Amino acid sequence: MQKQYFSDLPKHVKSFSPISEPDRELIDLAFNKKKADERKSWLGDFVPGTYLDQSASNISISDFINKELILFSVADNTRSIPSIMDGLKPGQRKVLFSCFKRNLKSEIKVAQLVGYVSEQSAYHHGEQSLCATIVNMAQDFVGSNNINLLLPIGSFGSRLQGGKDAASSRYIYTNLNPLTRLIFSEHDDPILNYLDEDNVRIEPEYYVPIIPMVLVNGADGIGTGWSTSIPNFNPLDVLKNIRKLMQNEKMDEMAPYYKNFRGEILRQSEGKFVVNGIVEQLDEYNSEILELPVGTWTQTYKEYLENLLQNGVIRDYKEYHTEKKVNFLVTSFKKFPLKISTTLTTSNMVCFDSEGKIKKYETPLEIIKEFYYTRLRFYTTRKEYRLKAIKEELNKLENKARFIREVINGRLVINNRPTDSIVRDLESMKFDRFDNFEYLLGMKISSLTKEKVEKLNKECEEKRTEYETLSRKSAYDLWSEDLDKFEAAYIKVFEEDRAEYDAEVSKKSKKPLKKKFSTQELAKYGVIAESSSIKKLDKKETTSVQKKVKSKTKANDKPDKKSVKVTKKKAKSNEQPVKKIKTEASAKSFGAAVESDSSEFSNPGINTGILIIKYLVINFQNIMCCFGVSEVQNTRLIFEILASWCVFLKFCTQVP
DNA sequence: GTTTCCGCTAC
DNA sequence: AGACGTAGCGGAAAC
Repeated sequence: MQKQYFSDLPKHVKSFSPISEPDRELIDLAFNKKKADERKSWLGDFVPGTYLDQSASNISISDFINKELILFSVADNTRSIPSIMDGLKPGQRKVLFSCFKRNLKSEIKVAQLVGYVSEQSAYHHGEQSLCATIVNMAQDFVGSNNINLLLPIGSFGSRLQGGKDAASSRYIYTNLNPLTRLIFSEHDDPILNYLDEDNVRIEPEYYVPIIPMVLVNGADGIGTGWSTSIPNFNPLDVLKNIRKLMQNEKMDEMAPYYKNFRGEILRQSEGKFVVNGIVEQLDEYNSEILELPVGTWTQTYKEYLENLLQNGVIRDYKEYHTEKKVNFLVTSFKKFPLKISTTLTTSNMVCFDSEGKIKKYETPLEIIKEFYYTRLRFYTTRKEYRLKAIKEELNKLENKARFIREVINGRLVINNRPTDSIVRDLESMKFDRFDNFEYLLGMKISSLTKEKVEKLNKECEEKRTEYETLSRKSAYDLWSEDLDKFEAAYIKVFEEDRAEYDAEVSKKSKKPLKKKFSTQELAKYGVIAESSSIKKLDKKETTSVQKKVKSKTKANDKPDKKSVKVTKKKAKSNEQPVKKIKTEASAKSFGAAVESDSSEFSNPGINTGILIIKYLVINFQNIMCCFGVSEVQNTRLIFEILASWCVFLKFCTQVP
């Protein structure tokens, strides 16, 4: 399809109408970094089903922005922001759907799962993204998931580097977490609203887990106009509040919670929490760091300590941590307050609600409430669906039982009679037809034995009981059963996991003897003679020391293993900016990108195209700089560059 | 007070 | 194959 599209490129190359004054404001609305809130309302007014007329050869800027660019922005949000019902983004949902569809029971290589997912769930994007999504869903180190829906079998990354240390998808395996099906119940599978892609049933609009998973594992996402940031909460807290709602009681306030985190999370103010690590002061000079705040990775903290060391703020530090355990020993010249706390906020919790509308939630309790009512309705639907299904099964069984009775007592004769005649008898005896009576006539002859007859009667009885039992249960009863079952399993897994962590943490590491400095040593380091000058390195000095360190590192050109993280520094405004276009990298990535694209747009290449346009607009000044133009006055030029993108595509398709 | 960085799905 | 660079938003850290 794409080949065909590009072979007829002249037909698809459009030119922009001359730019008008209102257009300038629209361009600003679309691209200005400071106008996220304006973009929120711009997107809010979007009418689904709006498309750019593809037959027109001339496109006005306003049509382009309001009918084409907005489609990209909407898609950007849907893929980046989760649903309040299952806490999943479409990519993650496709992964889960595919695992369920495959009835994943034994471990599978991540790279292989990626292939399966893109095939089964119409995933139209790059494999790298999907790999990262799967790895993310399976991570279980402190600060990642509270309940990882997939299992990490192999190196899925650790808190050393915040998961960036994961191995390649070729080397690692995954499987469904046994808890996953307890949360995403099989009984709900038939009542979900499945989406359709080219007449193939793919993942549902959203799953309906038994607790709001968006709070359990949190979420982070960046879209257009909107972004979201939801911290993790304790599944047991969430569960308890769901029960409270069922009892019509007031819910308890909740603070964020991270599995196996040993520090503390305290409410500082409305929607703001302080996250503290653990430092133990061993003696005047030595302190031991036993835990870092959530999201502060061990490697990052090491670099922070290294900086302090280089700047002469601390004397030494030693590391005894493992993948799971944080453990630094810091030796300072004096009591030095180590930075060991961060904050978490609940001020930007954005989700799509059950109606598919993007919405900001102020508190976790508001999220639970909204989840609750929709989920409750799904339990009612589940009950109705299940009753109907049991009734059908029972009906079939009863037909079979009656059929056998009639054969045995001779009122229905089968032996040596033509089928048509038997079928007429069956009709007059009012048997249900289902599959043209094959379910009756196709029964084994052994069904007529005493044992089988008794067994069939028993099955009928069981079905009747099942029907009766279920019809007496309320939606609340069904939900409670699910919650109880999950809670028991979760606590068991949780305790095992915690025991493993405790064992790891309490394992004695070979610590050096606590070191006390002799007077001579202190004098040697200048602590005694000039203690005041050391303990208060003022800002100026710190900076100069830092500079020194940096230049030294550069001069050596041989950074040792404990090298200081050299922060990227853009040229300052007073210096002549060194503007550079990474032409090769960009062209390469763009060239590759036009090959694939998602089908949610009217034309192939739109997703990529919009990204390129954004890139061009944002970096416009840079590009012109290469041609010796220092500043561009005419915004229209931007869109002429866009036109050259089309020429570029044409060029690509002409390469033999 | 301003700039940079982080997190994440996509290219 | 791996390393790198881009968009987009909000908030914290760094300058």
